[in-house]
Amino acid sequence: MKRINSTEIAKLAGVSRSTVSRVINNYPNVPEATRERVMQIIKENHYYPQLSGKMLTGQKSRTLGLFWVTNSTSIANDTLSSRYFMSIVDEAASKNYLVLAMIVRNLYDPENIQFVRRIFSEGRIDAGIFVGVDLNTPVINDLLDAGEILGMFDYTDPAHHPNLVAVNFEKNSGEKLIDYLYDLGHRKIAIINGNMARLSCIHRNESFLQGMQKHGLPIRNEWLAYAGITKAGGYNATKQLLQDSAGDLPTVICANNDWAAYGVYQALYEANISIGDRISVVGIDGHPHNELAYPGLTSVEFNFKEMFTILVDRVTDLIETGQTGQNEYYLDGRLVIRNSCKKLTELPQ
Amino acid sequence: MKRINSTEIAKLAGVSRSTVSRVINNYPNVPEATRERVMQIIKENHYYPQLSGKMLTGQKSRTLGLFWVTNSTSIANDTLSSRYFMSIVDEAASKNYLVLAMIVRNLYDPENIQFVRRIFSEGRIDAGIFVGVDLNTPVINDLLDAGEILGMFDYTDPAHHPNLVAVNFEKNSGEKLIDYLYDLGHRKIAIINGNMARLSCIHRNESFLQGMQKHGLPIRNEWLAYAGITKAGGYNATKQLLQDSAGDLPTVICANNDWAAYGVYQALYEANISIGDRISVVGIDGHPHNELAYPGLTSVEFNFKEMFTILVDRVTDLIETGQTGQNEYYLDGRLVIRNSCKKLTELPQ
DNA sequence: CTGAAAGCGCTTACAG
DNA sequence: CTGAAAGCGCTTACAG
Repeated sequence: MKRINSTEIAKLAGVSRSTVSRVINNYPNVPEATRERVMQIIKENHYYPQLSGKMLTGQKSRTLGLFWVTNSTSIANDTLSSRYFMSIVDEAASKNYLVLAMIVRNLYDPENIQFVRRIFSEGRIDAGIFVGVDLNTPVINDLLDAGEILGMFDYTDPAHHPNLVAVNFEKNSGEKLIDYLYDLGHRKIAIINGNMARLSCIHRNESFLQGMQKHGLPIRNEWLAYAGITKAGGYNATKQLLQDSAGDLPTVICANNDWAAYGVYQALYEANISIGDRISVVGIDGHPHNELAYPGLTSVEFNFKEMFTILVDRVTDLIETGQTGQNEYYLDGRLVIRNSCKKLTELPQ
Repeated sequence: MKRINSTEIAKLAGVSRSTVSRVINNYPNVPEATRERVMQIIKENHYYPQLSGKMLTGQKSRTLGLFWVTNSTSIANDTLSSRYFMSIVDEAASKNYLVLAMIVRNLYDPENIQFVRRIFSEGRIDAGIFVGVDLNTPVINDLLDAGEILGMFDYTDPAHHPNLVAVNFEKNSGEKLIDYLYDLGHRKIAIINGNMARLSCIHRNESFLQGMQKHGLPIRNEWLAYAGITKAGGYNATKQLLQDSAGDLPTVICANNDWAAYGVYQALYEANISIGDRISVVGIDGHPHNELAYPGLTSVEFNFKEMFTILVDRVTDLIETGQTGQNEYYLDGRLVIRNSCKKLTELPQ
């Protein structure tokens, strides 16, 4: 496809390429009459400067790379944050940025790493937004060391690279839930952790344990499980848990995340244990399905749209000003009470 | 960010830039020893040629623009096809293409049109994939006339532009459903159409009517509604329909699409009409929720992943070879029977 | 087999 | 106010 270029526009408008460029880039030193004449020709010919030409003169691509790290084959069904894809594209658009969307299966695999580095090095993007990254992933540090600008969702950087910004979940969601459950009279509390390579999962776990300690509740080994952030993980962990503690079941199972909580639901259904009545369940995240589930899932819920909006805004700040006010944000969650937890009228033991 | 360029690589390897370029682009006329030495330097320095430089010499960007046309604010919840976003990115990646994802609210709005034209003209993308476009949208023709390569989902081009490829739904889904319902004994059939500006909706409507005619069933005005492809549309249409035909309700409501069918469900719930038992419901599309709905929704279902895979493949064919075997594909749907339709033991009237 | 040179489409000092 | 020229990072005939 041969496209019209600035030389032809210049010819048509009877000016030089310099002037065409000045008009396009809104330089002040162009008389109104000239500007209008040139603009007219530009409009008529649907002329937009080629990005490659502009970039070679040092302009930015105004493109954000969105790296979705997941080994799932169906992003729409399996990662909650993918539902907020549109928030990212919309917020970027409002700042006049485009989004190059990529899926990365394994950030430890050499080919995948090379792919990511290539995208940055080719100059396709001004910054990268990463979702689903384990803590201390080497390529992230390499990119930062190479001077790239990175926006991370649920991540912390011990080295405090100045061009990293992270938007994270509050640290104390677990404790919020334990407090609530304690008030309901629960004392026999089981905890299903998520993927402990993720910042949020570590915090949630610590916070659960802290809540237990605060209320003087013992943490029993057979009531402490490690699943993933998937439904299957929660399902398997619960089956194991029910088996291991058959003689002395907990009165509540705290899932580290809503997806795992749905797995807990499934295992309880199958074991014919009434959710809420016999074993209460809680989650964390704020999955849109929480409301539709039966019974509705009590969860500490986050405003993902807001989180991604902040992330995009701070990343574009970094691109444009080289600095951001704050490098790590921790956003508050809100305890949303539904029907998955019942009050214990008589305290066990 | 200052990146290493081919001049520096050339210097480090003791060759000219030409040779560096030959190595990178796998030219045959480079001795193995030279090739290895240069590759070594390239690897060590994580060098990848700048895209802008390459493009200026006529290379392609190897990027597909994905234009999701929707006025919804939540793509993940509201457009079924957005769930298959990952299929597009994955299939593109397998062909070594990237995906620039964009959301377009209104393809008739001058600003939006300008945006779309800019993306193409800037040379950011080699082709555009459009989802959610009304038939005869002017900008689509303009792009085709300008020589752009377009991949359309659910669209037909009367002008048969050679560089358009479309992947569509089969035309006869409506008739399939009517046949099935007729066999169950249904004679009083209501039809809720979707957005009649869309190819699939037109075909489904025609096919419903054809099925009715084939079986000699009358099409009653009060049982024929026009909704959109949203839950709200189906809901409102059903409420109206129940009101207008209170004295003589249909025994089945055919929704043009699954989203609308969920709206039908809601309206029937609210009216305390048992789905299946008193009024059967069918949809078309194959929404993942169909199985989870209560009762499960009988629907003609499509393999969206396959459809998008074909679309991406044909578009990359067009980019690379300038031709595609076929310009419009119509993919078969499969009648999936669940519990939303009951057999009528005694035929009404 | 390999380097010097031209050229892609821009922007931006520079000179006037 | 405006044009000619340099330069960004590549690739590709061209010449040797």
